Amino acid sequence: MADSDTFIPALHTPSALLPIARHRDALLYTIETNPVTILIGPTGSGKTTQLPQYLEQAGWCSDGKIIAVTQATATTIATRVAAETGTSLGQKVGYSIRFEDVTSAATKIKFLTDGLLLREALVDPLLSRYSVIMVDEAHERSLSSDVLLGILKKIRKKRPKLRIVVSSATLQAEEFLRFFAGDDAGDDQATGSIGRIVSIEGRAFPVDIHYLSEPCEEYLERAVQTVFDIHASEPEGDILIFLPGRDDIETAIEKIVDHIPSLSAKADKLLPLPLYAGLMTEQQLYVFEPAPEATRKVICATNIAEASVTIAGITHVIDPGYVKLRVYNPTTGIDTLTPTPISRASATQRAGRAGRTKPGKCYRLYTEAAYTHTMPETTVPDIQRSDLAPLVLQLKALGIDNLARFDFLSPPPAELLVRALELLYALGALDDYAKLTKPLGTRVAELGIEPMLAKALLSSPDFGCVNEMLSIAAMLQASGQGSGVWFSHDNKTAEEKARRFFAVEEGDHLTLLNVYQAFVTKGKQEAKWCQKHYLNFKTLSRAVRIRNQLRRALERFGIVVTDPAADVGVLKAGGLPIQTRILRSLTSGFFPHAARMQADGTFRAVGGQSGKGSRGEDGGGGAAMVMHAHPSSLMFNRKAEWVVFGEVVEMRGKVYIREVSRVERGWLGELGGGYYSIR
DNA sequence: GCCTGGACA
Repeated sequence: MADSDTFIPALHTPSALLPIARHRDALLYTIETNPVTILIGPTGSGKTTQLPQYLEQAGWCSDGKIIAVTQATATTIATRVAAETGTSLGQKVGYSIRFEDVTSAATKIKFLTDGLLLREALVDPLLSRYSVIMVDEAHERSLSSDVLLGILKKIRKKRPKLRIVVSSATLQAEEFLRFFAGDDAGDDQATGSIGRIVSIEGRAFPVDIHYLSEPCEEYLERAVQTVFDIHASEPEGDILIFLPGRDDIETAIEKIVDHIPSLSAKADKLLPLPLYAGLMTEQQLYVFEPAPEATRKVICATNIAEASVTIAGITHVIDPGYVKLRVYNPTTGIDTLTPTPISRASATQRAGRAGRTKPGKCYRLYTEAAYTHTMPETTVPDIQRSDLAPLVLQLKALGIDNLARFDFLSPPPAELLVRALELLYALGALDDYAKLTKPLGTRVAELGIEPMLAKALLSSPDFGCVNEMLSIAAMLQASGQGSGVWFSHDNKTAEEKARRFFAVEEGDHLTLLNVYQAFVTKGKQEAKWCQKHYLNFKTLSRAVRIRNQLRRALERFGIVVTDPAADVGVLKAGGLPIQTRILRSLTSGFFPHAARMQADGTFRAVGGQSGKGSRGEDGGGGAAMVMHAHPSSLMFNRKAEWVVFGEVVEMRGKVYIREVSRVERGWLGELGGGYYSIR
């Protein structure tokens, strides 16, 4: 990802001058003679853009096979490589991402996301179209790239001619090689014959690292002070501060603004700017614009600036040493989002951001002793701290039934796998032998949305609300990852008013449906209308596309999707109101996420049995966790009794539920498939 | 009284 340089075409170097050019022949020889090549190539080495071209020139596509490169920014890289080869995009060089397949019969080099390549393995288990598969930035250890490596290791045994290239940071290269080599009973001798590690130099400038001599308690205060110290004594060049989240960013900016009047009138100006995923696009673009004359930019960013987004002109990095990490607790089923000390690998990556255009400096707001002795070498990979239900589904769909024997790069804790299996069993997606049920389990896997939501959607024909559930599912899938349905705004009252405009008494799901229907009807699919209502145009457009994809999937399953029913609120002849039918359909998927409101307005989870004997209605006798409706939920300071919810997140010691809707107590027993003993 | 970051026929 670091190679993408998305917003700074001026930095592109003629390809012949890139460091990798020197290694061309050696690299091709290594790949020719080794099934697996681990490529250590830092930012700016040209590995992602050049290596696929070398391979193509060397004849790796001559027998009709093609080269795959998995990359998070497939679009950008493909565009650049197509330009370099002087061909138009989708011809020799193409890309494939979720909603766009820009490839053709002529395509020889295909950039795609690792998730998509995994999807292809469902249809073509040996990925036989490809002669070389390059897994780029594998050290980032995303769920899907970890699974992909496991699958590739299996495939390699059946396809000796396949070549695998794994690009990695220095720290993890040995681990990747050991993984591919360590076959039967950890045979270290095999390492040499399976693969090689090749290292190419980057194009980065040196970065001076400064540590604190004493640990500091107020990193925010200290970061702001450091900004002004730099500004007073260092030559021109922009500053990048890594902060854990949005509120820290906003506070930091306020503090900087407060201090600005203390600068002398003759001094250069300071321009603090925020950068995080939830910002509106236009606001995000400010950080890429050159600062005005005699002004120094101070970019206060989340981890988005560590690898995903590159900003030109940064010469000073301030690193307080924290990141917000999502960790799933398999015992409680709760995700926690906590500021956590970063790893040394992460610290190195952050420092490197100061040396992209000229020599730079990095100020670490921790001691060298902390760096050496207390910070972990690498971050715990996703696979060891996530809800694994989606992963289990995917592996089962690929025919890997014995998860205990699957070759994981880093095996997940058993509790995580057990929890995932229990949930999928409760939903009816797995049978007593932990095999995918037919048709439900295979369909849940194929939909590729989170399992509870998939179950709710697949149940919707029984309740006569397929159309509505399609829209709700699309809205839920489209939001998240920083891009919410609504924008948060400085003007809180206006924001609240905008939310209330679409509010539906029954809860967040019907409210989302309401927003979706308003967006697509009355010809309102436009940015202006969204702006007026504080809605995120990008998220809603995405929802429309996701809905189409889901609808096509349902049609493949033979589920009839009729034309959208009339407005919400219309009674179906002789049946229940549409709202009730939707809520019942939701309950049939989200029953494991049920809660009851207490007199004080907080919620308690309703304990399910999940194979361990039935529990009562209020959490099985134990002290149930106190949960709060998330402030973004409609149920925040509203009355309800029984509810289902989408997710639970713990932040700052408080547990929040999001996407909350009212249900009836009896439905949990009726639709919960025996999960609850309540009637 | 609020969500780190990616992504899926």
